[in-house]
Amino acid sequence: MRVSDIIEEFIKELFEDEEEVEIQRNDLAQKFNCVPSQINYVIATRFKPSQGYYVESRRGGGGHITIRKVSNTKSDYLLHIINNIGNSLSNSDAEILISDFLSYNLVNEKEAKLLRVATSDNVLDIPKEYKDKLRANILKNMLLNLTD
Amino acid sequence: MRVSDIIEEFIKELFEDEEEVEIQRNDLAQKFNCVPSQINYVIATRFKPSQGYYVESRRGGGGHITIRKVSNTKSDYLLHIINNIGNSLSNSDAEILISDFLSYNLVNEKEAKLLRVATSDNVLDIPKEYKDKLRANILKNMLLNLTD
DNA sequence: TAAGAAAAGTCAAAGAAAGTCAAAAACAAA
DNA sequence: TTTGTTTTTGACTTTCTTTGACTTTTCTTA
Repeated sequence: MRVSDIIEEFIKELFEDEEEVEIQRNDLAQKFNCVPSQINYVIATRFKPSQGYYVESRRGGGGHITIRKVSNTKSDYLLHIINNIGNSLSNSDAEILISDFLSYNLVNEKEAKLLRVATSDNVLDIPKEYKDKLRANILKNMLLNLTD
Repeated sequence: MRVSDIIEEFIKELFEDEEEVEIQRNDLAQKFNCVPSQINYVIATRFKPSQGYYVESRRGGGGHITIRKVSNTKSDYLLHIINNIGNSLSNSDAEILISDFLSYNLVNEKEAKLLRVATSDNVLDIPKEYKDKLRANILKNMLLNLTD
């Protein structure tokens, strides 16, 4: 069995009843006798939004990596959407999606507004080759965080 | 947990209902077993104007540091923050801001989460020369939509 | 009023994490 | 066996925190 799989499994066990898990990259690497960047690899490949995980981290002294599991109690639908967004999304497609959410009552007005703002073409003021990819990423991650 | 975080928390507790707090650098440093200049570090990173605080101090015998919270009404506070964000914002500054909003009840848990996600370094997966500028833009625009 | 003591301020170096990226290795499929 | 994909590795980078030596300002007191 690959080291990456073992690490993946280990992290998943940490979730037990927790829905949030905090690890330290160097500690884990040491524990599994691998280079620290392998932890990044595991996270990048096994704890993606499309797998229902949300990751944040902090460098420097006392730094750490936090992985949150999205409870899928509420919405399989949302997860389904997330899985179908792919890695690029146009402004108008995003708008359509968001108004669908609203009409299905998956989000309230205010949340919908926030989604719209954070994915809007005007706000995403970066070169267009990055836009649609970024928009997809933002929307997926935000949705992930609405599912509970 | 980092010493800096503990000190930050301690100072924030001092605010209770007060809108102004006075500390003595050396005393605090002693209390938390750190060098005095760490207090400056905490203040510089966690009590900036852009975070809604205003700091004055006095050296010499009986010297002290006064931290004032510039909070009026909720939407004034938000507007103040928005105006002070500037056009570039680091991930950690954003996080600090957002947790402040939460603790002042300017946003609820869910909204805070959305703000955090939409501004997080991991989600903003674009070349770093665009990141901080984009983050500032996203956050300001989202906040603008929370002011009513 | 001058000297010394009692604060706070500054700044850069060292330390402690995590992140990136591409090369090498291992594995799988054709 | 060749080709493509996934995993492993490591050198280098970036971010954040801690520390300490030195400076500046203000107060006290002889």
